[in-house]
Amino acid sequence: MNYWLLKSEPDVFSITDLKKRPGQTEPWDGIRNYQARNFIRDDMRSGDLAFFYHSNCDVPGIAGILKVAGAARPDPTAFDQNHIHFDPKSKPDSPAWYLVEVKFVKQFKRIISLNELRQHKALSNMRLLQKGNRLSVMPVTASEWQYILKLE
DNA sequence: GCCAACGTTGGC
DNA sequence: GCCAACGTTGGC
Repeated sequence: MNYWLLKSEPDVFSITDLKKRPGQTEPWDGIRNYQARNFIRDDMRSGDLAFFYHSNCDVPGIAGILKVAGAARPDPTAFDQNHIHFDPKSKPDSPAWYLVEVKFVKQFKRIISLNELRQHKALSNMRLLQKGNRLSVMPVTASEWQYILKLE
């Protein structure tokens, strides 16, 4: 079992949006970064858990938990000329970009803010908190995961 | 809206 | 292969 952190801008897609989706599942599409792609394609397994992180908003932070609900598959939005995430580099016979289906697990009663996470020395090595970090898909260690769960 | 950090692109 | 220019991310 691996743990992850997935970022999304809540104005675009929030944990509340995921909760309201039919079946509470959604394809996590639009990832266009190779490091993030490699995590999704090569390391994510169905059943893995991830923090749902709200970025680029009033209070950035962890909003809840989701579950990886299937194996990685090519991101179809990359093939669609009319889609905002269209990328001519990606072809159906040699896809550049991948996605996984995600399923809602829980919404935290409050946002565990980025600012709060920074207060905890136990989390100082967390990838999210490193300077210049911009990855939208990143691993979380088991100890970081357990520690953050207790903060809710 | 600003801007630091970082990834990508493309000329050479 | 180098690197300047450019675009994007995302906190503030």
